[in-house]
Amino acid sequence: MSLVWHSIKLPPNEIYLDKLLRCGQAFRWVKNDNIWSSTLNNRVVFLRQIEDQLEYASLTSLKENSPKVKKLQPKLEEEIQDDVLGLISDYLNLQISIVQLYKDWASKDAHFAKVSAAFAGIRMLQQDPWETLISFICSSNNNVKRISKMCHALCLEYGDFIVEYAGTKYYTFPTPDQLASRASEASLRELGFGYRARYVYETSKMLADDKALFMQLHSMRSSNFTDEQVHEFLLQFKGVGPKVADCVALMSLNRHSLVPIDTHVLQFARRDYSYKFRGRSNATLSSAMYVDMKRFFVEKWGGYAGWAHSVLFTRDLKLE
DNA sequence: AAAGCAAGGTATACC
DNA sequence: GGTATACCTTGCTTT
Repeated sequence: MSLVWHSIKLPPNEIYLDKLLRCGQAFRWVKNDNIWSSTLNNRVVFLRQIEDQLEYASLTSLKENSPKVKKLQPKLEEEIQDDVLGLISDYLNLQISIVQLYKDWASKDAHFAKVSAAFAGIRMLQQDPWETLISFICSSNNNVKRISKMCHALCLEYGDFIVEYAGTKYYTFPTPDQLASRASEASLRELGFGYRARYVYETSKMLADDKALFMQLHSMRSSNFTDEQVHEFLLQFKGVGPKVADCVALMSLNRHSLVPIDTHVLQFARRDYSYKFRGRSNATLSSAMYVDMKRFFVEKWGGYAGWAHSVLFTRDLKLE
């Protein structure tokens, strides 16, 4: 089984995989032999960059690629590849150019102008809302390494096997039904989820038991809802507070201006922007201060403040 | 080698 | 409205 590569012309300052796929937006991308891979829906996606080319390939289960299906629909293979391009374009948000956004942020913000050059190509992914919700419930008081480990464990234990390639077995991210029926709080604790086991299980159960709620979660991408409505909607899930709600809204529900305030943002707001809340430097982050700091960055960066935040967040992570 | 500590916070109990 | 505390685990840093 060999990969069939396709190419998109896209310079590294529009997308830089080596940082983007490790900067804590998504937790299931792995790099092997210079190729990044993960699964989207029930498909394995491979990505690599060579100069100005972003290349992609994909594999899926034999079931979908069966000779019977191919025979009935000769064009299927081509159509599948079109789908893959669409899938990847959506996931990577390729309809939005970040080069112009970087210039815009740099013109408004001297600090951004000074430090962003070394962090070019950090864009916002548009991920699956359900996976993003669970992933960021796992992120509380946690680190990227363990969050990744937990997300992989969910797929391995409760997802479906897709295909094996180059010695790696790929699994889907489990659906709410799968998680609610196959997992339990106890089994999740055994997998090392700690106190987040209950949150993950209860959120799965809520969405498995209420299909309308699951549909509603996905419908939150619609511009019919305000950022505030999306934020409030997400707070109903166990283990979701203001920060996680903003992450899910920004990274999976098109809420480009939301800036999730976490320990890193708190740090660089004070260190690099002399941010002070009502003239005082409070030690802990109150809800009033949370809201105020979000407003501070939206006023500074504008409608894509959440995207700008991701650049500085990546810088603060100190990858490598 | 053992202890200490921080890691993309949230829920809960109190004032 | 606002602030203090417990909470699981892991990997890295400090003794």
